[in-house]
Amino acid sequence: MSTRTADEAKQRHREILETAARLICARGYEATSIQDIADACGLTKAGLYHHIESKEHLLLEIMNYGMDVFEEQVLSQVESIADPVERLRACMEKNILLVTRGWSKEVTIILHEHATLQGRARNQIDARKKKYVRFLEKTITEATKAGKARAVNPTVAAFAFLGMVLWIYKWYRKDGAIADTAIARGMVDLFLHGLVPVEAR
Amino acid sequence: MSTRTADEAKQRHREILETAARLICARGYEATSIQDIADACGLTKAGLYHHIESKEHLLLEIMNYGMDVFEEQVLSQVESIADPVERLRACMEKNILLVTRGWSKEVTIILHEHATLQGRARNQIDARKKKYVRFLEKTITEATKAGKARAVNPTVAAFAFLGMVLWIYKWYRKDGAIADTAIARGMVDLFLHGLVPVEAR
DNA sequence: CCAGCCCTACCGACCGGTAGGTCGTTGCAT
DNA sequence: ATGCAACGACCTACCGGTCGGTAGGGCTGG
Repeated sequence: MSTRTADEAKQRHREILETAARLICARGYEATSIQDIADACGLTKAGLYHHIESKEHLLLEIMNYGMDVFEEQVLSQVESIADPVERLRACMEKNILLVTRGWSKEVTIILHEHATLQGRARNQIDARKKKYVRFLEKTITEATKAGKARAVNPTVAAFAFLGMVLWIYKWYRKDGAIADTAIARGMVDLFLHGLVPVEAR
Repeated sequence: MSTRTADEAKQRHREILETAARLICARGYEATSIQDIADACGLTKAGLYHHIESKEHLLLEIMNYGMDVFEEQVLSQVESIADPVERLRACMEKNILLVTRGWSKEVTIILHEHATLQGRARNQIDARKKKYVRFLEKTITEATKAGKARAVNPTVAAFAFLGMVLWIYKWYRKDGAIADTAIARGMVDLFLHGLVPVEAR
C-alpha cells in the first residue's frame, strides 16, 4: 500500500526532526553541525540530506512543529473558556508546563533562536508568534471591558505575561527546589494579584 | 609616561570589546567569526589575537564588562533605598531602561548567550547573575516581613520580575509603538498591583 | 643630542580541521 | 525492473588559532 510507505516516510521524517531538535536544543543551532545531526540519526551527511532540504529549512520545520505542539496543547485548549480571566489563568498554567516539561524541545528552540531564521522563514514564524500575542491582548482587553481587569496597556500586559512564562526556559531545572506546578501557581497568582497586598496600597 | 600608554592600551582594549559586542549582539556568538571581528576593528586576525586570548575568553570579557555596567547603573543605584517596595520599583525601572536603550550591547549578550560559555567561565558569570537573584529574593522577603508584600514564594516572584524585565530584549524595538518609559511604568504597575482590580476579587 | 635598543602593535602566510552541501552509485524491497 | 534510501567521496569556503617577522615610537647610555 502506498499510504503505508508514505506514513512510514512521514514517521521517519518526524524522528529526524525530533533528533535534530534534541541536539539543537542542547547546543544551539549554530553550534550543531549537520554532521552531528546525521550521526545522531545513524546516517551519513549525504543520507540525511535525502530527508532534509537545508539546515535552515530544517530549523524552520522544527519551529513550525513546535508551534503546532504549542497551539494544540495550549491555545486550542483554552480559547473556548468563556471567562477571560479564567482563560488567562489556564493559558499561563498550560504554557508554563509546556516549557518546564521537556516534551517539546522544539518549543525551547523557538524561544531561544528567536533571531536565527531570516527572510521569509523568519516572517512566517514571527506571524505565528504574533497570533499568540494578539490573542493575549484581546483577552486582556475583554477582561478590562468586563471590569475583571484594570485598565492596563494590553500590549505591555501581554508581554509581561509572556516574559514571566517564557523566561522560565532560561532558569528552570527539573531537579531544582521548586516544582513546576508551584511555579505555575505562583506566577498566575502574581500576574493576577500583584506583589503588594490590598491593605498596603 | 608609562601610565599614559597603559591607559591607551586599556582604551584600545575596550574599543575592541565594544566592536566585538556590537557584532555578537547582532548576529550571535557562534555566527560571528574572529575574522568578522578583526575586520570591524580594522585589524587582521593575527593582529586581533594580539589583544585577545581566545574567542571564548573574549566572550567572557564582554560578559564581565556587561555585568559591571549593570551593577553600576542598576544595582548600586538602588540598593541603598530604604523601602523595599520602592527599591523593587526603582530597580525594575532602571533595569528595563538598561535593556531598551542599547547603551550596552554587552547586557543583551549576557541575556541571550546564557548557555554559550562553559566550565569555569560559565560558573563565574552565573555567580554574578545569582547575586542579583539573591538581592531580589531578599528584597521581596524584606517587603513581606514589613507587611508591604504578600506572602509569595520569593524565588518565583524574583523570576517573575526578571522574566518581565529581561524578556523585553526579545521583542522591544526603538521605533515601536510603545515608549520604553511607558513599558517601565506599566511593568512596575503590573508587578506590584496585578491585573485584576481589587473590587473584582 | 643622537645611536642603538627594545617593546608594543601589527602583519602575511599558514595550520589542521570542519562547515554546509553535492554527485554518482548502490543495495534492497516491492 | 523500478524507485527510494542511503552511501563514500568529494567540493569550496571558512573556522579558530599560530608562526616568524617587522615597522616604528620611546627610553637609554654615552
